[in-house]
Amino acid sequence: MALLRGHAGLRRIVAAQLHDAHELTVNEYEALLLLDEAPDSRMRGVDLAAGLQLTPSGVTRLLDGLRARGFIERAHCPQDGRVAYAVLLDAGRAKLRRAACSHVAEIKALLAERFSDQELATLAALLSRLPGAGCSGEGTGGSMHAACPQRAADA
Amino acid sequence: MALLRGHAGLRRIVAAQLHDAHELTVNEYEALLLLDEAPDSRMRGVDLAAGLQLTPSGVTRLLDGLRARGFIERAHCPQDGRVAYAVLLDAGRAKLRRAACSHVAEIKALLAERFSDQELATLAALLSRLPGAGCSGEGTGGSMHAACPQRAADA
DNA sequence: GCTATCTTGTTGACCACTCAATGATATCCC
DNA sequence: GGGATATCATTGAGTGGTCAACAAGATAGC
Repeated sequence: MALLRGHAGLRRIVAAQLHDAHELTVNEYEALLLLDEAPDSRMRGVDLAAGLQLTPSGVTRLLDGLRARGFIERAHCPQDGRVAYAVLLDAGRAKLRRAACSHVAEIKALLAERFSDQELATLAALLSRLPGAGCSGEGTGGSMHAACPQRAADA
Repeated sequence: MALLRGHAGLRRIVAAQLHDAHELTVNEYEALLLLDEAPDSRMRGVDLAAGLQLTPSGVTRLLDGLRARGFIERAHCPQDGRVAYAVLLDAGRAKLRRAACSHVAEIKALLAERFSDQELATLAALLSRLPGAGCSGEGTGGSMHAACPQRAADA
């Protein structure tokens, strides 16, 4: 029951740290992460929306911001005129590398001061059963978000 | 790690249900809940802010909305001209009763379909260690948010 | 080939919240 | 008493997201 409230505080702290230190939203950070893991460092907006649990319009605005700051660029798909790829640029990758370092450290510190390793494992196992908990760790490889190699709906 | 993402989905679902069925925000719901549990059904804005993990301005706006709909009223504190109590009205209490029913059922259903009772207990025990996880269940009584009997800082 | 339907992305209006600044009142200390 | 400081609430501006409506392209049925 106190799940909602408890987590809100954690998210707030992490968001504040990420924002102050790197001028990034949590969703912006995770978007960069998803793009970095995706083949060709590019994803369709709709897949990004699924991965981030965001509405399409939310993705549009998020990508607007990332593009304005030079972290990504937009690319049209030659086979499908509707899709607009988001492509991770070098600047974006560099930003991600820098942010990931302190971001991961911050979270680890926050959790380590409250839980033992075993408790953390238990927690992770349980929480991964929640809806939309695609394991977005730091080095997975992106196994489940249909990362659009070249027009996935072509067959 | 996937903690953040996993929880976001849950919160979204609950928020949507609460909004569609009762025209209430999660924070509005919890504000009514806190007021209902508080002595005299009234709280100071600052205590509400602490309980809801919200900024003072957020509380002001939230209370504006609740007052406009007749769920609460504002009352001045005779001993301290700065504080503006939020007082739960009958309409607000009725709203809370109605919403609590389906809200609690919804959450229970969501969790029950994914976790066993024991897992839930484990989860709750762990998560209650997170910052700001004051156990805001359904019948606690409000033990820790300094519910302002009559001007708490008077002594 | 043409129309109907589905997908993808964008836009406008809005919402809940934040931060920074402000006003008003209380408290402390001399 | 009177000034410095702290506390409580509100306001204005800005942000990150939603929903509803829409435009444009892809697909399917016939």
